[in-house]
Amino acid sequence: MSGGVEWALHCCVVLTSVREPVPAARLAELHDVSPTYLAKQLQALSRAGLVHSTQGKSGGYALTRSPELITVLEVVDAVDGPSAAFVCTEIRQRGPMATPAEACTTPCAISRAMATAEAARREALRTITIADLANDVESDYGAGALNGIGAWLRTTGA
Amino acid sequence: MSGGVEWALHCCVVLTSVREPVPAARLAELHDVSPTYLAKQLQALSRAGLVHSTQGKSGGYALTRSPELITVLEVVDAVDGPSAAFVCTEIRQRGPMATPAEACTTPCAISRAMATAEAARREALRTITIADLANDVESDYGAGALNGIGAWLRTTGA
DNA sequence: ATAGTTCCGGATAGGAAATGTCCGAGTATT
DNA sequence: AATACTCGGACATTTCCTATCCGGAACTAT
Repeated sequence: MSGGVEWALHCCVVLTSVREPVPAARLAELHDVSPTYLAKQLQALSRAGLVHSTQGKSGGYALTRSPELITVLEVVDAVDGPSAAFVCTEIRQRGPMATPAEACTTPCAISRAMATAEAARREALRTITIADLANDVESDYGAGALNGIGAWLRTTGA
Repeated sequence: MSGGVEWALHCCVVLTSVREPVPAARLAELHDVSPTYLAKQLQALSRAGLVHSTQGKSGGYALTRSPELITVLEVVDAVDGPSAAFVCTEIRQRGPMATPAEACTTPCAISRAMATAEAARREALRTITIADLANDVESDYGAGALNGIGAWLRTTGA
C-alpha cells in the first residue's frame, strides 16, 4: 500500500478541528513531511470530492462533508486508486493444459478467494469513519488535543 | 501484492493431484511462465516448509502436508513475506505539535484502523485451504480435471 | 486593477522493490 | 565412480513508488 495514505488520513483527522481552509504547506509543516508530495495527495482527495479546495489568499483545503460521512475506505481509494491489490493473470488459459476460453466465464477459484479476502478488508475500512479516528485521538491524548492542533493551524505561518 | 503469489497458489493446487515430486521446470511449462522466476517462488514455499524439495534425478517439489492443512494465508506469507501492507511512520511524533514519545505506548488510531482491516483480510485467507481451492476447480471444470493435469505432470517432459 | 497567495497539472530525477536470469552445490540414478 | 538432473542462492533488468520542480490558472485582499 502507498505510504501517502497515512499522510492523507492524518490530514483528514486534523481538518476536523477547523472550519476555515488550511493551506497544504501548513499541513506539511505540521506533520514535518515533504510539502510538494503532500500537495499531490491532497489533490487526489480533492479530485475524489472528499475535500474542497479554495484558491487565492486565505485559501486551502477543508473537508466537504461531516467527518461521520467520510469513511477510511474512501480516503484509501482516493490516494491509492481503486485498483485491486491482486490481479489475476488468467494463467489457467495458458500452457499445454490450458482451459478453453469459453469455459472461463467466471473468475478462477484463486481469483475468487483473493476477491473475498480483499472485500473483507474493504468492508472493515468502510465501517470506520474519520469521526471515529478523531474520537480515538481524543480518547488517547485527552479531550481538546485536536482543538490545540486546530488553533495552531489557524495561526499564520511562523 | 506480488504477482508470484498467483503462480505459487496454482502450483499448490495442481500438486494436490500427484504424490511424486514434480520439477520446477515442469510446473513452469504447465503454466507457461518463466521457469527461473517460478523456481524462486517455489524456493520460498520450501523455506516456509509448505513443500518438500528432493534433489537429483527424478527430484522436484511435493506438498509436505495434506491440502486441508495448508491455508492460503500461509502461501501468501511465504511468497510475499509476512510484512504488513501498511507501515506506520509515526508522524504523530514529528513536527511542532508532536506528541511526546512517552505518550506513544500504543499504536496511533490510524495504525489501529489499518491493522484491523489487515487482520480481517488475513482471517479470510486463513479460512481457505488448498483443498478448498482444488475442490472449487473440480466443481468449475468437472470432476477429474485435476487428475488430467496430474497425469500430464507425471509424464516425462516433451 | 494590481499584487500576492494558493491550488492544479504535467514533466522530471532518484531509489526501492519486484521481475527475470544465470551459474554453482548437491543428490539419485546408471 | 561417473553422469545427468535437480535445487539453491547470487546477479542484472525493469517497473513502480517517492519526491521534486516549474509554469499556469484562479481567487482574495489591498
